[in-house]
Amino acid sequence: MQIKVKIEEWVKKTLGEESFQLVHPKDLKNGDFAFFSHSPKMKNDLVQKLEANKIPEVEKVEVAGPFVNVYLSKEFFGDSVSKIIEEGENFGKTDLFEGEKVFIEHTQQNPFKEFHIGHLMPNTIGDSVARIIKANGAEMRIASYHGDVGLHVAKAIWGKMEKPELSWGDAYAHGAEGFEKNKEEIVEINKKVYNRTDEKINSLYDQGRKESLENFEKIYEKLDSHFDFHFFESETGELGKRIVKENIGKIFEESEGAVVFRGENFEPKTHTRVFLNKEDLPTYEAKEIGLAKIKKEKWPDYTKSITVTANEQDSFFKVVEVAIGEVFPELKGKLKHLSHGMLKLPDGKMSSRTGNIITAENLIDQVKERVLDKIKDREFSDKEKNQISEIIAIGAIKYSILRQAAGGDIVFDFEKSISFEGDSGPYLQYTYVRAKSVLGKAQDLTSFESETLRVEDPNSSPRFMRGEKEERPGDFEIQEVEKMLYRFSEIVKRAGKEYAPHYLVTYLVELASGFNSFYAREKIIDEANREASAYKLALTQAVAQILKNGLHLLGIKVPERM
RNA sequence: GCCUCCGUAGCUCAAUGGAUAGAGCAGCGCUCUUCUAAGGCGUUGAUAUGGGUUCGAUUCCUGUCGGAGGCGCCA
Repeated sequence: MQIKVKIEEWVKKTLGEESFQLVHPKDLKNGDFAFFSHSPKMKNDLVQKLEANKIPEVEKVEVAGPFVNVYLSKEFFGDSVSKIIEEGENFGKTDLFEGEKVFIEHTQQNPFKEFHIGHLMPNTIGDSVARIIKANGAEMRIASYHGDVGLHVAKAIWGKMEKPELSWGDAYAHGAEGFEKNKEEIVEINKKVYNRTDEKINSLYDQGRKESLENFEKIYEKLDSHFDFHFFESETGELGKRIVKENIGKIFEESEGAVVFRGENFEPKTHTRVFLNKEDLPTYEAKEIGLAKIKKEKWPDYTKSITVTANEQDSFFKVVEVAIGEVFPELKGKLKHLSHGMLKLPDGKMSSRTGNIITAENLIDQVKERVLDKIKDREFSDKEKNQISEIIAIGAIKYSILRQAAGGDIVFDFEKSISFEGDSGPYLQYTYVRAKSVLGKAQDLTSFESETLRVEDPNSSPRFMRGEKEERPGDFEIQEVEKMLYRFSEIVKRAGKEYAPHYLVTYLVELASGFNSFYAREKIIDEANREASAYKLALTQAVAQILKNGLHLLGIKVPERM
């Protein structure tokens, strides 16, 4: 059981208080947990009661102004360090979503277009949210939904027919550029893509679609992002259209030649949107209905379906969710739209239509070059250098996306956005590598073999070996780390509850920063004081473990050396 | 015009209605005969604005100003 839950139950049981909010005080000197008490007069009584019924994890309870502060015991910290080491990669997992079956859909990448850096946002965020939800006990299925039909496809095919030497991405840009002047021709191609009556177009289409999807696979592999299902608009369109038609008069209605959903007439109230256009073709809205149906077939008893898209689709999803709930009442309340901001270049929004793009591949390579330059004098093999620089480059990029709350836009400035120092991916990776390096050295020293990582006796901690009042340099840094470590699973829980990876990012930076201060202050391997070293090494191992676990939840790998 | 989201330090971002609003970058000053200096230490610096609710508001309500996105046949 999480210590937070335990403390909550203990306070409730002891005081019979139902409503109080347990928080971590910002300042370490105010203890590990605190709650606000309304009645100043009663506070001393409360403290007496709590003191009298202390659980072993609690050291003391104090009143400070309007707050009651709870201090955890040294045994608790020692135990939690042991627990982290013992549980290893399982440490931090929670049961928040136990029994839930969660569908998550992200990275709706369109074939025939480039995977550019704008697509890194839904991919990085979606992948991390999926990992976090899974760590909170849910069963997950990850899906991607591709727009493999539509005008953009026709534009790309037209571009390719005009200039066969172009790549598909460039062919699309060329087609988009030539659209106004060649509208009829491109619209004609679009129809043929649907009805498959033209041999040449069929073959170009099949080839382009296959090539695109294969390229996506490569980049997903590189990004360590994996999908259980791929859905396509070519399959959701007809299905959605059929379902909409079946419900005309009940849920949908005809209006001005089109079929619409009157969001104003349903709860919660939204607005009208078109589901089938005048030409009787399904719009994006109808396709979502078809997609909902396909998801149900693939995984009939899912309990939640999350769709990650850019925030420009917020109002679209508000309506579509209501419509889907009407069509499939069993899905009501199970749909969740998670929106993220846009990635913009300093000179405006990125668009594959205008060719104003930086591909993800290109960005990774550029960042990788910089990392390679930084490690060129290290004694690693070329192969190792290549692997390390890729891990660091991708870590830096993902970090820059995950560090802030998902809703906000990111103005992407190459120089400023990808950082290797301070609040950055490489900072966390570096801290991990450093910790591992110390642990590696400890193992090499035979004299430490038996003591290494033994923490059965938390009294071996240097901060507990001192006399009662005596201050010792380094105590503060050790406490700072100890007091952060056990909170990891609380953060995982909160990140899961709010679908917000950035809580994890903030936490990991604080932990790393605490560890780095400790590292600078304390000699971890100290042959003159082996007992204390054992505890400090254990602390180091716990930090490394949590950094690794936490970064994994962000979809960021850790190198063993850098 | 209507709807949604946003406004925190020079810049990029945090902050569960709670204690002295945290980081990083940039700036300034230190710190590698010691476990990786992609590090550490110190220092300067912020809640757009007027009301309201509350014991307590960056957070909730409301007015103003400023920004982004969306608003029937694109996705």
